[in-house]
Amino acid sequence: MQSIHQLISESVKKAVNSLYNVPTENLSIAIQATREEFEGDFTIVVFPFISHSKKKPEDTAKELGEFIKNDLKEIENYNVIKGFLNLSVAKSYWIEFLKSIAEDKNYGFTEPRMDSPTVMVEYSGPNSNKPLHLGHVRNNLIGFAVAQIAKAAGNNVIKVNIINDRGIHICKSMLSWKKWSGGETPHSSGLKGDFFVGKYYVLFDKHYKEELKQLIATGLSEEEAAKKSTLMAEAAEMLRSWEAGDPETIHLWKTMNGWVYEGFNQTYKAMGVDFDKIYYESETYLLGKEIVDDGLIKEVFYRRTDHSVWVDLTHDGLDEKLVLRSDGTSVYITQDLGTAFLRSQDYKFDKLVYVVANEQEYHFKVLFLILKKLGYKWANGCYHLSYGMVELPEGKMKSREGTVVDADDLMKEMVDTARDITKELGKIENFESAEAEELYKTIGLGALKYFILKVDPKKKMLFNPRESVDFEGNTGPFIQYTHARICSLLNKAKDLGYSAGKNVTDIADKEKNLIRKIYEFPSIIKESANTYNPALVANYTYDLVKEYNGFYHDYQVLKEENPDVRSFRIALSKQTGQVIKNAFWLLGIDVPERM
RNA sequence: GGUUCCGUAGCUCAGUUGGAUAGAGCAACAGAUUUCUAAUCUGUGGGUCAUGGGUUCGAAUCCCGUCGGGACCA
Repeated sequence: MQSIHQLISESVKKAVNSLYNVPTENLSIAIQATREEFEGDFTIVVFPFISHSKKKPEDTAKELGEFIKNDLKEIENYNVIKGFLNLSVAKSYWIEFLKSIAEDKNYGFTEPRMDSPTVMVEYSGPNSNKPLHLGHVRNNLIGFAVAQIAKAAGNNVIKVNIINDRGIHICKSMLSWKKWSGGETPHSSGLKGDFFVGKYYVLFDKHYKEELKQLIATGLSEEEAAKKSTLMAEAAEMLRSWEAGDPETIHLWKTMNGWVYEGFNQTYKAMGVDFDKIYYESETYLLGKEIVDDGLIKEVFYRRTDHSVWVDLTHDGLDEKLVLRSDGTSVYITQDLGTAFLRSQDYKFDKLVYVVANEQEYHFKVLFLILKKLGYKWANGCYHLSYGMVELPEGKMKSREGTVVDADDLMKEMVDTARDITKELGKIENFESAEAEELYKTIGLGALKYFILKVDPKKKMLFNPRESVDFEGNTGPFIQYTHARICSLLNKAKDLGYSAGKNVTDIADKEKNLIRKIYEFPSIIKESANTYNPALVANYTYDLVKEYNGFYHDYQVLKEENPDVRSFRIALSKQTGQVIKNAFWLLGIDVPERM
């Protein structure tokens, strides 16, 4: 079925061409939704045409309206207010439209083909020395949703993670464990692996600070003390022995990272996110050094007298940037060059989206620029999806002040809240206990995910752990509830032997508005995919649900006596439920059938 | 010092490539349930879109300055 947008757009062009003799080649027509207080479905702003028509806006609008009404059988009426031409779409169009999508469970989704673009989405990017926190939660949710939406927009999608598993920070945890654990393991202590290792990282810091304090007490400056620290020297020594491939060090490193990954996997599973491939920086940093060598040959980089390697980006409005230290060790960007290159070898991607917080904007500017200078064609497809930080009421999370919100704790609290509220409402007394637990998880995580995803990723957002996330109003559970209500309705319809037909010719405004909203879904997905903004899908779903609830309140479905009207409303409800489900699937949020 | 992002109701956020009288939720208050799930619906109050200029038929949106906040680069 041809979209009404396309029909209107073509008709306007035809009108402008035949009335005012204007070529339609580069004419872009803005079709917007008519505001609630005016009659009509879509509005054309005619101001851009008055230079061609040489007439008053009102007269121009009337001429266009008359032309379009005669041209399109789908437009049954129009009205003009100032320079705005409001078009009313025939209800028969909306009824036909609903009919055309009624059996489509994948409504809104475009199936990727073999030759569709390949989009790689990198997200999460944890360090292997501490558990995931609130910042990772936003990252993971955005990354997963962006991937889902890209898939639904018809791309082949590869989800990848990058784990920062090497460097001095890892060695600190390793040294700490070696010195003070007495051989304790996650298993023996009953601690989740990532928290276990995180504990030793913190312990290192504690001992290190202690050591500094003592050194400063002997009269040294802070700087001198840091240089004299034996703990730091030991950690540095451990890093050297790791780089040299010392078997004992490697073994410890593998063991401890293994514990951390076990913990991460539990968290990812609970969160409902996953990856097609995981990259480790330990596997790419050497490749990065090779790329630096290559860049020296290509004269993209240059070597200073102290043997450090740099790139001069001053002509691009940036600074000079270090890509390899004087002692030959790699910096962050060295590894990132290696990782990017390895990915281009592994997959022929058209787009590589990095989901990384906005504090690294400069870093990615530099990275992409270097990749381009090195002559990699795929570098043009690299994009930094720079999302804003999550802030607490007292500001940024700081591990030193113990304000870090752990991902595991947060999810648990949300599920607990969901359990409390659900029990209080007392609607699921006949649930099996496993079924009930599943529901609490669905609702609690739904609340958390929606809360985070409804905000534009680019913007920083505030998270107040004390005023935990709401379950009413513009929230995940509100939307889930609407879905559950629709399911309940459809079940009852089935029991009564009613089916979803559509033999109506006239429908109420609220019904039409609801179909119109459903009609928007595919274009929302495209927009959301193009702008890497899951919030568009989230806010759309909320609008849709509000529209449905208004309809649900005002009209009876099962008790409607006219069987045609009744079956139409069942069909309308069914399709609304399907869109809610599909939209939330894009966000990685489950919808319950009962709640 | 340089680069960059942001500033919309008491709070949290929407606001499509510039379009009509700037919208939701929360919080506050007032209502709706013999009726398909009230985690719902309806209504009321609440705004110098930080601020001053500019661009034009028209600016929360684009440009410049100022103030305030964040991030990054040395």
